[in-house]
Amino acid sequence: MTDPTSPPADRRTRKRLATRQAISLAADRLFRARGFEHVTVDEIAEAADVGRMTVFNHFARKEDMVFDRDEEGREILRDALRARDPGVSPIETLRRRAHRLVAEQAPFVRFSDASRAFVQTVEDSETLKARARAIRDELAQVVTSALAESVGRDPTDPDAHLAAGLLLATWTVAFVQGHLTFRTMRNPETAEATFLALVDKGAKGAEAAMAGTPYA
Amino acid sequence: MTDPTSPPADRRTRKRLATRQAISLAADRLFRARGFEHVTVDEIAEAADVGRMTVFNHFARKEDMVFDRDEEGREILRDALRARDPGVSPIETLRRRAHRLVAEQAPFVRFSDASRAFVQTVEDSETLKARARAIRDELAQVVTSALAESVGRDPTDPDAHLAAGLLLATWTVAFVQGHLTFRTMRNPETAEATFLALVDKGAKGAEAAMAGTPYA
DNA sequence: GCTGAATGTATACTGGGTACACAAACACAC
DNA sequence: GTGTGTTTGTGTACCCAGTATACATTCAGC
Repeated sequence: MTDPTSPPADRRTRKRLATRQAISLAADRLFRARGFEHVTVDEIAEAADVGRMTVFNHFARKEDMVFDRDEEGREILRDALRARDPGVSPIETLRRRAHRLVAEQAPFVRFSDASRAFVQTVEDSETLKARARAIRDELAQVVTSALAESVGRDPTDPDAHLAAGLLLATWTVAFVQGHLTFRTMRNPETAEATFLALVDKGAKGAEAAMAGTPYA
Repeated sequence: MTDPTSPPADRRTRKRLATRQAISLAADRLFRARGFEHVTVDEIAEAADVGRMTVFNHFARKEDMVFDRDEEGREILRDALRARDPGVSPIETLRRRAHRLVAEQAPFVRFSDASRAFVQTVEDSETLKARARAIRDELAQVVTSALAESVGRDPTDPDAHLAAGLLLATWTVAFVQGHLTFRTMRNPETAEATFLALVDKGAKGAEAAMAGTPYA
């Protein structure tokens, strides 16, 4: 049995992933040390000991070296709604998943010094903030489709768009406020409490907004 | 009495505004004809008969030639909450203002062929969409501060952030869906109805989310 | 080994944005 | 009028992300 997380037997693929990781590690180290905006792609290539074009081979944009796990977030949201209990509303389903993610210490809702540094890196760069906003919009689109599908409506349903917009707004604010709380309190539990309290409030609002629709 | 909208007496200022408008007009014409991404700043400078640096003198970024009225939007939001009737909740106050803006045919919520073309230009450009998202975040910040101030809370109040996030999400979705409706129906009244219906739903949700706080 | 596809790389280019230095136009004083 | 300091316009030179392209290398599969 091969561990699915171990390098694949294929040598070409192994080398490819090694190169990618070398670039990612070099970039991370440089970004942390000097900040995203003050590192050039040439320097990353130099530090990773590859050619400049190789960097763009693995990461289409410089920002992708920071946000290289956004697909996981999309998958979490899709997965949460895929096999939903029909007795529980889609909005409530997502609220419970948020609680479960916190309980499971999932990477995206873990409040630690590492995540604090990550958030700080993003906060310090206009380019990274722009990318974060774009990812947020992509997530909203995913939630819109998943919501509509889970109740058998068309993915262009305006109510699905509104519900997804309200939920994404909620999670974004909860995420940011959770990290602000962690920064001042230095206490993961307090940060989680802030995060979940806001998620619950937002879910309550979304349920009320969607009253009379299948989403609530 | 000098009309405040007429050119100021100061010749220097008059010339400055004339140059700015020449650039803005030239840019608008080129963007509409070929799309934002397929026009270079050099071409705009050429068309406006000014130097390249002069363009950047008036518009810090290329996108600013498209979004040159974002300050008005901020002012509308600040103004709506500034002298609020204490008997009406801040969220309800903003909901009513949205209705009033539609009734007054305010530029930001008017559904016409011109606005349709504008929305299309933005939709076709990743750069412009990124700027639109950034402006949305700036508006959320304005609403956060205005909300907190209108109820005498600190501008860092997490509830204010959540309320503002919910409202901005609502208006964004309503704006987009309103324009989608206009594109298919070619009827401003139907588009306005879509817009206002979503604004009302979102407001209802925001009130529910903020139950027990001064914002609702 | 042969062959074709991935992968890595150098070179050259496009275009937005910045730094800086300088010239012209102008308001305001005298 | 004549200076004088400031605003505005402008050219030059630069930085850096991102693209196109052509070429070399490495590997998998036959």
